[in-house]
Amino acid sequence: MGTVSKALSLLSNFNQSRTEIGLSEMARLAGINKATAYRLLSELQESGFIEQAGTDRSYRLGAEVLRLARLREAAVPLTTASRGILERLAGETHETAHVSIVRGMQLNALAHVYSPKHATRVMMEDAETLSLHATGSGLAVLAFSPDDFIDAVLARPLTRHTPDTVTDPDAIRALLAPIREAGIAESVGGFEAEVHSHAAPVFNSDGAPIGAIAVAAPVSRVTPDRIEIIRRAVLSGAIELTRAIGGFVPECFPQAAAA
Amino acid sequence: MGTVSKALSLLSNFNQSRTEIGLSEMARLAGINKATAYRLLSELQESGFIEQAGTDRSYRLGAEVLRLARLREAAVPLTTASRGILERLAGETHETAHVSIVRGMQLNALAHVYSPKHATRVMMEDAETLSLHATGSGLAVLAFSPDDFIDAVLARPLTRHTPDTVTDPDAIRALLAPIREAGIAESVGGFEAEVHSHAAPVFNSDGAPIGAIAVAAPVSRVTPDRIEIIRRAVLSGAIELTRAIGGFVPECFPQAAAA
DNA sequence: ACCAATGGTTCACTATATGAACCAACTATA
DNA sequence: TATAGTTGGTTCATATAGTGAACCATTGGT
Repeated sequence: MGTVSKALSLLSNFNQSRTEIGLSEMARLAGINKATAYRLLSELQESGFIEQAGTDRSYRLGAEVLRLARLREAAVPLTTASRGILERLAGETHETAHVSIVRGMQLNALAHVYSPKHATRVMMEDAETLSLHATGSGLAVLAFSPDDFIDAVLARPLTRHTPDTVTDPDAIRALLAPIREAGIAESVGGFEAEVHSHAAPVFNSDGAPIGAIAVAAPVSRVTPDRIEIIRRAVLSGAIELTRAIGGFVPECFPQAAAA
Repeated sequence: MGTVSKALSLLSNFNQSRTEIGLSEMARLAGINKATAYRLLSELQESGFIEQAGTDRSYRLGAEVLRLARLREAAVPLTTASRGILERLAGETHETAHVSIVRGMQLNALAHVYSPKHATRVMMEDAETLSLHATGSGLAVLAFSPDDFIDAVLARPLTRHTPDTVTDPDAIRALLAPIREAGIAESVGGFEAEVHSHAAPVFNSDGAPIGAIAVAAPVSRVTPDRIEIIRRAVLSGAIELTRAIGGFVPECFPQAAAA
């Protein structure tokens, strides 16, 4: 493994519940020698990607990632474009709307908007990692991905997040054809119990899916009349977001709303 | 130079007007061999920090920086905390309010809010690089920095951004004592002509300045009565932002507004 | 048609990275 | 209070990865 990849993989150890990590713990998490971890962390620190904090000198992400995020957004205004569309979806459906982005063989939650209508809502977490096989968003992405990507994803161990999570590769493959037909993926309790989500893929300028936009609701609120509202909102949201970022909706995608 | 630092320095070549860079151009900008650039870029790409775009296969920042920015924000909610305070400042002063963060020996613009009150306003750019010696924000940071940091900054070539930019190290040092007294730095046309800015430092939990909050206005609008409003707003904004991020205002800082 | 640029690749040679062992300081436990 | 175990951090003989001149196919400009 290249040195650069090794250093950057250290950054993957941070998450919402682990925003600060000490040197020894980082070495353990990364499976490398403490001296090696120290040197890699020092270079990341010199470059502004991490900094040391607190009296115990633990490490956390540095401000440089904020700057690069802004420059990334200047190139591909995904977060900016998502904000308005998610607000519209949350408004129309009265449920949680969110966007996630493919990263390797998983999804990363990018943005979410809650509806203020209900006291209970499906909660999202910034930068949360979602499964491709176990979420509506993931299935939406897989349905429009090349076969070799689908094969690679399904060849890996598939986590059973809930008793309802489908983990049989053939059963997952069978789910994909109807999703291609409808443009919409549904997942009921696949990632979190009692959560029913609808998702549609977002495409890049090559017509490849780069993520998905979704509405997630408690199962009890997803009645037949509401489903139709959610599907229409998600489908138009996906097309709108694809176009907002200069993406291209492939011809195989069923377009329920034209621009 | 370490390999990791070299790779990460490639990311510094992206800016608001250069969001996509080809392989050969990146090698030239970085002063390294094209084969080396290719290998480093490949590792950055595998890690999600950059991606290739368009028919010419040029590189741009990848989505991973968005995810890390969110995790950084979870650890140090600087952008989130800044938003409300900047809106208040822009509302009270009817001018552009902004926050910037120290990165090495320069400042990076983090967030800004425009006032809708005037047809003309001081424009800011996301992730813009500002000078420590030539901006109100920079001087605010320097005034409360350790002597060795001040010496290191002033030992480097100081860019004359406008005819009004002060570039004599001794003259700049002389500016710092009154700033320490008042807690506020002013800069008139030091970085951009016709722009008058007031800034105050933002501190971390060790009481060290990590950036500054500022109000920038066209010189013609900064009348004596408005100056007082701006100074008070900037000072209270700096203290509020310091506290919002768990920072500590050092005792040497003149506190115009207590929490 | 020719030239210059691009993105991308190869491999003998060179530079950097590694990690076992060590240190001082701190914390937990008996 | 003494001991053991943990922390962040460091060293340097050894091992591994990185380098870049030269090359390739393709594309674009003249």
